[in-house]
Amino acid sequence: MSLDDTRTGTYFALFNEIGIIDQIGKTFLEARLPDGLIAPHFSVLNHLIRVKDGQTPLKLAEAFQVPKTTMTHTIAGLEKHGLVDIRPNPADKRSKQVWLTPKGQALRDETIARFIPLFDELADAIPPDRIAAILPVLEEVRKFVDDLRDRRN
Amino acid sequence: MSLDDTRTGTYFALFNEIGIIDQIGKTFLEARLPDGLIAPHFSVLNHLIRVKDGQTPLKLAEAFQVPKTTMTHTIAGLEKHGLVDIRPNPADKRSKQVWLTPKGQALRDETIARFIPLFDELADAIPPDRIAAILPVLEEVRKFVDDLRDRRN
DNA sequence: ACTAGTTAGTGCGATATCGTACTAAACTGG
DNA sequence: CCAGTTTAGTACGATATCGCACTAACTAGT
Repeated sequence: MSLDDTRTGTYFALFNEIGIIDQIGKTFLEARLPDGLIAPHFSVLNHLIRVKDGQTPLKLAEAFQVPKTTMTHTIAGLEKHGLVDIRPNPADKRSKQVWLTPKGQALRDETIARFIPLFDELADAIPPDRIAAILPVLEEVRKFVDDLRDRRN
Repeated sequence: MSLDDTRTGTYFALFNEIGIIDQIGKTFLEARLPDGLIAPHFSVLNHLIRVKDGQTPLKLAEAFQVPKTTMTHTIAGLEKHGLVDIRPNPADKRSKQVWLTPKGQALRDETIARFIPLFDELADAIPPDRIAAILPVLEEVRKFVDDLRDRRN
């Protein structure tokens, strides 16, 4: 059977571990967010800071590999909480731009700060350099599936 | 700012890569599933084969770190498609057991088979041994967050 | 064997996710 | 320019996810 094939088993094991870690990670994150905000809200805030703000909703949808309808909804939630401003895109009247508010900036920083105690514990068990060592491989995997997804899927 | 702290940045980068890979992985998986079935359905089927079937819904909810109401819903979907049987648990009248049907077995195998062409390509870019090399670290991370989640979160 | 507390599952309502179909704006080739 | 096509976003309906509250069954301590 296919999973007895070592190669298939290895790749499936990778996606399996990733799925569980992602699920628990979301739980941790949401425990550190105010009521009414969930993981995708934070992810977008964080992305706007890490990359840059003023991006269009479609760009964001692509960055997170979610349908654009989902991103519309997520952004609307952020706006409702005053964490982003949505402004018309001067370069394209069909389009919009998503800008961070100071409140959005602050919330992202506070949320990260709330992770410090957890990372203290994690650092004892698995030091950052061991994580840093596997990050390049994960990045390669991410890029590979990302490219593949654009072509077919 | 906190992300300029290397340690925090490294851990966040890990969860960031994992989030994106998981998202795309789900897309690939759902493209290989029949209409009406989504990633969680497959994950449960696969778990029942990898670990063992006859497990209770609560066990499954814990294994996937989802609320039990969510698992009830997922299992109901599997049953509706004839992929599992839900039977009373003889050892506990409150409880149930989830058993695979031959159809469920077959669907899981077919779905895995549909990944072979993708894995062929992936193997050219990132051979399985490089994945195997990082799996132990991911397992450690998974176990760590899993344990942590049980205590507080 | 009785009460108090815990556990397994479900019903229900709120919100999230996503596919389909639509509108308006932008692009493209002639 | 202008007709056909593509693109950005939204409206809407279907399903998924999840928290809360509830019932029935089990467990502990006495």
